[in-house]
Amino acid sequence: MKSLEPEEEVDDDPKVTLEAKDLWDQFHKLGTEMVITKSGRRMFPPFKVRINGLDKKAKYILLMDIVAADDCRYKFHNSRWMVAGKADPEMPKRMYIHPDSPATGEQWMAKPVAFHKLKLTNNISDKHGFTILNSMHKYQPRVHVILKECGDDLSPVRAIPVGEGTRTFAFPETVFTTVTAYQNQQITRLKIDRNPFAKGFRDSGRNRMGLEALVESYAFWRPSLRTLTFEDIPGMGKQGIPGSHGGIGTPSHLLSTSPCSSPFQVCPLSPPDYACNRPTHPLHRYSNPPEPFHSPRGPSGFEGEGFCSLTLPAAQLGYLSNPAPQGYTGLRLHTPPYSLYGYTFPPSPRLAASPDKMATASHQSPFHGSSPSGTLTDSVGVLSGGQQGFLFDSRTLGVASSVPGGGVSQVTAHMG
Amino acid sequence: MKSLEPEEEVDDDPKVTLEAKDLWDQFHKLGTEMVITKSGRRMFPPFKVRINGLDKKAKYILLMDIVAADDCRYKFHNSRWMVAGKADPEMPKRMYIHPDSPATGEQWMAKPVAFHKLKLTNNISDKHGFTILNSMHKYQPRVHVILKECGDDLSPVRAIPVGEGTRTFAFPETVFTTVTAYQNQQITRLKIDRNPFAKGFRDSGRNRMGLEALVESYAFWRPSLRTLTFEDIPGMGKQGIPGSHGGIGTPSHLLSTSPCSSPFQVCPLSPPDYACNRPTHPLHRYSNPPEPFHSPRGPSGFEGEGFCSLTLPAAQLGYLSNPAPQGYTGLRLHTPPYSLYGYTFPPSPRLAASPDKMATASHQSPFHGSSPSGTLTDSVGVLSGGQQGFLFDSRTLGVASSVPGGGVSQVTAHMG
DNA sequence: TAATTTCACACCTAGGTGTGAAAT
DNA sequence: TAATTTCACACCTAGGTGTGAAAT
Repeated sequence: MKSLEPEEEVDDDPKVTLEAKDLWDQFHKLGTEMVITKSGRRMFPPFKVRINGLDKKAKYILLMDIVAADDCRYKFHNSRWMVAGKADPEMPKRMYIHPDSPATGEQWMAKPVAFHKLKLTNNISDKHGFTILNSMHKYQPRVHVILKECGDDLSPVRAIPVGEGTRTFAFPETVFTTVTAYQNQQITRLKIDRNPFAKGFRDSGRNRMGLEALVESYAFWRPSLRTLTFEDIPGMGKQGIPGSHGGIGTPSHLLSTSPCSSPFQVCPLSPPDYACNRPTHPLHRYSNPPEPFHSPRGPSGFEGEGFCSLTLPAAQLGYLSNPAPQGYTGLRLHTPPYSLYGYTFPPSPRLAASPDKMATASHQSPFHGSSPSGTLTDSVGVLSGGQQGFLFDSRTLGVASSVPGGGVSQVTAHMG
Repeated sequence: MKSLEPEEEVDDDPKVTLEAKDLWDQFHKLGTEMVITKSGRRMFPPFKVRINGLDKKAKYILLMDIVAADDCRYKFHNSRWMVAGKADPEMPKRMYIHPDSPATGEQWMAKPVAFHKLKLTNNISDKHGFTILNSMHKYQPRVHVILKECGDDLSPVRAIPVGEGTRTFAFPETVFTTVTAYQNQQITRLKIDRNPFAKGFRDSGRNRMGLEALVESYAFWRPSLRTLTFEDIPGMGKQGIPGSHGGIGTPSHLLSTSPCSSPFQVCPLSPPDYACNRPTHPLHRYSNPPEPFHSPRGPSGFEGEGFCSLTLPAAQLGYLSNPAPQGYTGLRLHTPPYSLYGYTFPPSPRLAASPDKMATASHQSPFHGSSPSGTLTDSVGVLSGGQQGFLFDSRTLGVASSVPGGGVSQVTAHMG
């Protein structure tokens, strides 16, 4: 009885690893920036994961979303990212469901799963289904592996169950700051060097580095007298400055000394009360492995204020030294419920200062127009394989075909 | 009781119309050719349909397949398509499922449904999921609208029911002959003129037409002494030659006088026993409208021989004069059961003459390698909308997110 | 042989890059 | 003002065309 509880998935223990981790690390060391545009922009590097440990025969849905990494707004000043205030109101959250969903564990495990078609935008009235983000904010991409038990008590109109059967993975090296134009020239250089679509901007000489870029490169050697921006953060109380490790691979020059922690920080694998974190509730309960450490809830007086916090469970802090890229991130979230496509939301103060944007946002009622994909709440569907949608055996589909020899073959069902 | 039988779908009466019918007609008049290549080739014009009459709330799967239009092999000789013998063995049949499947009727009806990503190939060991066809054969594209009643007695491992809930549509003006290189120069010209990807071959002068093409254009004026190729067809008995109408738009110069009927033929909208057809069994029972005429079964002695036959119900014969493009085609089929991706099949005589092809075919066991999409027999899935996979409200998905204010919002279900 | 198929190719469409001036 | 955002643009990748010589 005990070992046969319905929640137990014997052959279902997903492991997710990040592809191109080396490249992500290169960006991460510099402080990854992602351009967001009105018309939508892909991420670079592309977010791609490899999955193992799935039940071959079970069906899974793979989702990606991008959540705020903290509660801050940033600016790039004096070759450094600094906190520029409290975060703007959250954009309506959108989940990007991998177009192959749902598929069997075997199918997901066969090759790396790419989410490269996800596009980022700052257009609050986007109608393409792109992921809407605030510029100059820090975000964490995540991937969700959701077991789809169709035919159980899951009806087409019921939600997919939470908890067991839903696993979430986040890789700290994929955290990025949104920009409308690159701030750090080293990021620009790395993007140009590694993104095939930017090949046109590559120097053939390749060694060119202007004085400015050189200065920026070594900016972290210059002792900065004032690196705190507490003044910019209403209600911000002083906190301890995280220790600087300065080891190889540690982007110490990018360490903001504000209480906003960042994935760039490498905290020692020691007690959970290290300085860079404020206690927070983990977003997900992880069925496996067990949550590495549990953060108690912080003082309620801080809630809703301009604090930035990020919980980094010990399990994921070894990514710089440990090649195992699997991360279990508990992020402090401040997201309203994810919205339907076109969900309305209160305008941010920044938008209020931009009459044009406001006009655009209010004119376009999100529930007008033809957005046929906006109301799908069920998730029964079909794997689209490659360029073709998918192949079906007509015996499975039950599409009848007659045979030249005579008889009409109408096989209504077949299963091995 | 009578009017509430479970088979009756009160709000479910699909009407499917062909997009760009004018363009299809232009090609059809000349005798549409489609290039097939090893690496896969799209169709032009693109196969695109508009759908009406679906139950807004019900879920449907849209499929496309391409079936042999007759039992003949063709050759293009003296500016005419002629029967060159009995058809080669059928290629393994593949269904192209529209990548948005399944989706609600509302979603399918919102905009034309394009199948442009379907690719044609003559590569019998194709691993991309392309549709494999024999060159120099005549084919009919079809679209299937399949009602997906998930949550009913349909379990994830059961086949989709045949009959009520499955509707098939075929447009005779989309029939085409496969080629590896265009035969009719007028077809080449029309492709170049209308396909944006062939713009590089357009004459700016636009009026250039060589003597050869001119001759070909008017080839049908030349009385041909011998247009029959009965000798090429084993066991072929003489049949009546269909009356030539010679009206505008009637491609009389392409009318093969062989018993192989062709959609090019325009038969008078009169009795069902017009000359160009041999009786055949219709492939599908159409729930609506009722099958316009029922063909009795032909003499069994003819079955399996090299005859070409095509049933064209009266309802679809008006397409040249009647703008209503909806066709209900009953095709005589001679297809083995549709195969799984990579299904093995006996080599054709033509292949046997090509050692290379045989080697390729036999080396690559279709069930080896990573073809994760090859074993999907269930069809629960997700609509992929636009460039993004799809948007989900996390409340629907049940992916938990915590809120900055404090509480964890875990809405497990919501339906309007 | 004559018909058919293959292949590298030039020339397109479609769309993903950062640029740098202009607008906000 | 100074910071940020927008836009047309050149320059790429990716891939869909028919061509015409070569191979089959």
